[in-house]
Amino acid sequence: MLTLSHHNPTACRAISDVLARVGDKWAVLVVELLCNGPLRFTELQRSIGNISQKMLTTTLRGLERDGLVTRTVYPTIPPRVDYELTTLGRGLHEPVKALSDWARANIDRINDARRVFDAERD
Amino acid sequence: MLTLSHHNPTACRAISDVLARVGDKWAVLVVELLCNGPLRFTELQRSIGNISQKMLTTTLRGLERDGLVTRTVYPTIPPRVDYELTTLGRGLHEPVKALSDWARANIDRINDARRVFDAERD
DNA sequence: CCGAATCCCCGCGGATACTG
DNA sequence: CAGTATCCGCGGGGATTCGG
Repeated sequence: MLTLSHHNPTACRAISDVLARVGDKWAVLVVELLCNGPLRFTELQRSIGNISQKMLTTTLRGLERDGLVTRTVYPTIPPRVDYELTTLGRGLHEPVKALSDWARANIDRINDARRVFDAERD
Repeated sequence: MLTLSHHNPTACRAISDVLARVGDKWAVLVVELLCNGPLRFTELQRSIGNISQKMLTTTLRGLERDGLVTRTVYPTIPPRVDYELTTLGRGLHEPVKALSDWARANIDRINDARRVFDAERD
């Protein structure tokens, strides 16, 4: 079994985990949104637009579990819950931005390649 | 609907596509392997270890479609097919490496956070 | 307002068998 | 060797309902 870090199995699985998280569309959107400061559940949901409550909850739990996001409950009525990026979460944003910058810079080439490929495939 | 690039819907979807590709475990492994030069189908399959033919084919087709990998068929008997990273593919490797470097550097913190979270959750 | 719980569907991905 | 074709199980994720 090949590994990402010079054949270290444990590190490999760990890195795959992080990459999978970045590959998760919703998780990236949430991190991006929280960059400008904390938001509450409903604000996140409205901002994203078409995410189900279930998926937003699942995404936030995952980010919280990995120590990327903090969850703060205010025992008011009605209840209020704020989500905020941790230092770790803000650190993750940097390489993610590098990747999305690369995507923006090369998306035309990728789309061209797709058109050519699809055209040749009759 | 929120978008990643200052509310440009088209670019947003495109970036999500690229992130999804990076989130694809097999795709990243293949790109990593092809960094050292071209490989044929069976070499890739043996190197990765436990990937099915179906998934390797699907992964390679996807990478080829996006212009990240070239597919070269030698009409010999038995047939031989080489896969090689394009310039675009090699370019992708750089931000991906930045991300995996971040993962390696912070995996301990993430694992600690997970243990704490799982412990508190009885 | 912020979820947890339940039902349900569809597509990913493995296993297997067959071609050029 | 390098695929394609087919069947199939399981889990991701939407819709809906209920609780604190």
